[in-house]
Amino acid sequence: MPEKAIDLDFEKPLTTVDVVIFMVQADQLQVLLVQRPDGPQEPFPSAWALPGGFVDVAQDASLEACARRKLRDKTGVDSPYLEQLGSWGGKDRDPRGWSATHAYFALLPLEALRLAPGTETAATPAAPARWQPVDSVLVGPPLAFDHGEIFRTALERLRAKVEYTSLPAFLLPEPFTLPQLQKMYEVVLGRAIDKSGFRTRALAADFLQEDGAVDVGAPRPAMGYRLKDRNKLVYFPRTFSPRNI
Amino acid sequence: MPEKAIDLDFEKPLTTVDVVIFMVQADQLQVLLVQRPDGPQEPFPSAWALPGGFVDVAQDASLEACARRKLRDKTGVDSPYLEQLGSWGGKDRDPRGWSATHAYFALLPLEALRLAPGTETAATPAAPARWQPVDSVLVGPPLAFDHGEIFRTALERLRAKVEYTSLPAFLLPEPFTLPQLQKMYEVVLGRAIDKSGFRTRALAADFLQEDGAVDVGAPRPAMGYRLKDRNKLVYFPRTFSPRNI
DNA sequence: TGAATAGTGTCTGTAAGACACTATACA
DNA sequence: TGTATAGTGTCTTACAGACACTATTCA
Repeated sequence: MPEKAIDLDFEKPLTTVDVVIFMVQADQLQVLLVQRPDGPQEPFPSAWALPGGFVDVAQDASLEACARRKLRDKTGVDSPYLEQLGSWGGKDRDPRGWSATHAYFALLPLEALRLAPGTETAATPAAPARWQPVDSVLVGPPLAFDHGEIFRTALERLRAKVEYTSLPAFLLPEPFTLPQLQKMYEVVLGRAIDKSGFRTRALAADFLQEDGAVDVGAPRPAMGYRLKDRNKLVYFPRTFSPRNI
Repeated sequence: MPEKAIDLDFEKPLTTVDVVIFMVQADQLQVLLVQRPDGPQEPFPSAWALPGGFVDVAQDASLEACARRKLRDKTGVDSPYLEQLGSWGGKDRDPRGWSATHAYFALLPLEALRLAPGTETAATPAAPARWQPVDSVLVGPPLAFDHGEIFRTALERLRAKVEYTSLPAFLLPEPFTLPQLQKMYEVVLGRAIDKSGFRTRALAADFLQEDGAVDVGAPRPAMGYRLKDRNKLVYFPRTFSPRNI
């Protein structure tokens, strides 16, 4: 825009995007963390943080595109479930100045990572990354910036939505079986779910289509399913909750 | 991210905050709009837009503080219901450059405005403001920037949450009666609700406390209620929806 | 008294929770 | 055959929806 920016010559906040990336491995919900660099000028040197960073106005067409780029850089995976979580901004959250971050949360199936370049050899080799079980993050040392709060908000949102949506399907590669899907619900929620009720609900919600029998090594093979619409999140009429809430 | 502290003088996106402010008047859900200035350098001259503007890093301690300031400037009201809606950012949404806005939505009781300075005489007298019924905004001329999309998202979120939360209570001054509260639900949802079911639900949700009879001019006075906790949104176990969803 | 609004009781359908049951594969 | 997992049937309970009913005030 060839426009005189006189009005726009005030101090602008720093703008970042952070992504809370979840995955299930070994029956545990895990989150991806990266380690901050160690330089003397760096904020929170060596602390663990959510993957993310500054918006690149030359490279990113939109906030979501920026989030996808950071996800790709860290995991090598291209199009998982990605949802905006919220934004956090203020004068004190980053020692380098007034900053605002746009936070996203993403779900990945473990198998996607097996096929993709390992996280250690991704586009930013200087930043060590690791998966960590969410419960250990909750009780571990604080994350950099306000990333602890962002992470807890993401976890809360994930667990809340799992009660009444098809979200956990995005934690599995297709095709998957109903017992596998139920397992994802149970891992995220941290409690067992009745099999019969789960099946009735999942099938009634009409977001799955059969895809032939799958033998997962269990004594009896199970029916495989795919999502009818990989881009749509389906809402259930009620939650899985016991009797209270 | 490997950038050094001295490396922060890259191009930063513009950062704004916009607020979608709802109110019910004359049995209609209304939204507050302001008119863009008319200068030759102005984006979307004379178009209607959501109230908002640039974050002032000297004045605003946080994004939410910034939203509260803009709300106060436009309505004279201080602490209504305020919730973050999401953020929109990209290279094309503002002709002045790459920009990201943090959107909030707010609910106000009509009476709050009667006591406050009128919107026309508020801190920004140069910007005409008006309340407009949401349905007419939906079919009217497009709003400035991507404010049409932001507004539609806010309306959708409001209507969705009204199905299963105590949100409409924030559209009323206290104390209010159950028939008044039911009316707010009906206005926002755009359909009638069964009286008996509504009362059972509202009282069972345990977010109201009695506050003596109120005579609203109806033949028979009704019980007045206040929120037990003015800062808490209460979730119902199921929605008001008929039989589908 | 009637009119108008506030507030209650009762029946029904839906779907979740609990849990016992049957079905199918492999060793 | 037994065993492990897949998948089904059935009973109960909670609660929303529908709607008819009673209660209280004022003109």
